[in-house]
Amino acid sequence: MAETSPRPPLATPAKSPPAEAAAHDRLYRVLRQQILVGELLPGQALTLRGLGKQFGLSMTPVREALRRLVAEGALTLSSSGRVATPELTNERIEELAALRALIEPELASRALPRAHLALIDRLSAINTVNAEAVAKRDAVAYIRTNLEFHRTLYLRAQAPAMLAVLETVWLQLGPTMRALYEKVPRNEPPRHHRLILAALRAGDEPGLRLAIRTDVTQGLRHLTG
Amino acid sequence: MAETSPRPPLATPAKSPPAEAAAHDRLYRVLRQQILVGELLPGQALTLRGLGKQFGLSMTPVREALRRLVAEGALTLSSSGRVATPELTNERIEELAALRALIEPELASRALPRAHLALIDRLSAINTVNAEAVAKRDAVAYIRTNLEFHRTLYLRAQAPAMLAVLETVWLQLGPTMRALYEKVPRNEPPRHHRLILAALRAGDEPGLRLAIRTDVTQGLRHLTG
DNA sequence: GCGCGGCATTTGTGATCACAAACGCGCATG
DNA sequence: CATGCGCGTTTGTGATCACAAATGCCGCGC
Repeated sequence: MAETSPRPPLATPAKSPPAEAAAHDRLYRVLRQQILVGELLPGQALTLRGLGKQFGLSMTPVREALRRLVAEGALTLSSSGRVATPELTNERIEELAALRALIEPELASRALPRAHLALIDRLSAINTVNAEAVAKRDAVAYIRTNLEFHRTLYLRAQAPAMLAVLETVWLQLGPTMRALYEKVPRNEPPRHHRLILAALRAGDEPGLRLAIRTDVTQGLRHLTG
Repeated sequence: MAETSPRPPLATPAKSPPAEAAAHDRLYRVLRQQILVGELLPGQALTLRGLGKQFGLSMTPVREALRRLVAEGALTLSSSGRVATPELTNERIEELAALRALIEPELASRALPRAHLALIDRLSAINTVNAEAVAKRDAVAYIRTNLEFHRTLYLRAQAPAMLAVLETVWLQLGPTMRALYEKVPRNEPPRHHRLILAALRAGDEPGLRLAIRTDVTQGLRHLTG
């Protein structure tokens, strides 16, 4: 089923001109994105041979990609070595939400001095697409544009290490966010994003911190209830 | 050459009764601890075959251990796939210090209600050992006991996810902390630890947050200067 | 004496195999 | 009809090999 080609004995077959990353790295990126935006539900199992067949790879690079995702908390490892998307307890969700509430206002604050109009316009555009996803009840598109909104802002903070840590938190929440949406579809576009944009325009740092914190904690409120 | 024994055709030979983790996991733990407490200086290179020979393993488990550490930021990956301990820029150090300053007061605050006398005594004892490390100019022992002091407190917060994120920050700073100590040996035992203990005893939450934050930021002040 | 080109070596990547443990499904039994 | 037990299958782990790229070192030429 996975054999799209007769599998010649070459080691790295599909090597065209363009810059091509290592196979394990490509697989890592694909899976990471899927988990991040909630394409996988919590508890979904992933097997080495299964993914290997699916992507035309042997077990070695698959194992590396999975190990990396496990290390980042994007996947969990059962005692027998099986990997699956995490099924978070309410306590863990609260912790991860608290981490978001700690880190994201700081990143927003650092981005504020560099947030000129072009950036705010981009954020506004992303927000529009996000509203469309809400209208279409498209969970994945909703999560993706929501994260894109935040990440676009935080990129301006010029703080790659903080952003990297934050993204591992997002990764851990990915499948759970999707499951949340399945249960309680958003009926309204993110109301707090408008507050964020207003605070950015006004250069209001305390207001921005508050708006971010509210947006983050309120989004995950339904879960712990 | 790595054959310390005639290598019988068994896959997992040394399997005695005791609970034994996978080989790649054991190697991961050893390296992680070494990096965490500063046994490795920044820029130190690690090779698959080198570590494999050193620990009597093939490349496969070594690769997994290294990949995991890279994913946690404990090691960096050069463009050609070489792994080495990170050489942090001042900006990155500042970011990681800021993350510590955000997360650690929160963990301390959550631990405060559960910090009874036995815990404070344990912390005090660790602090004593830490002072000895300072007297002996033992960089590794200093870093190890310092982290143990903080971790012992934070374990009481019952927040494993937050602690895990914090430890990845510590990991990234490990080699740099060691290098810092080489340049500027601590001439005094950690003065802020006494403030932390006092705030714990008094149940003074704002004072505890401040003491933790000060301890964290001041320890890394020498670097960014 | 200095720089540079080429080759031997080192090193990471991926495929494949052998093995043991875990899993699960079906059958036999009470 | 319910409940274990057992075996075939699936799955992770680690070793080994083939290969290509990067490294670095030595010697040749200027």
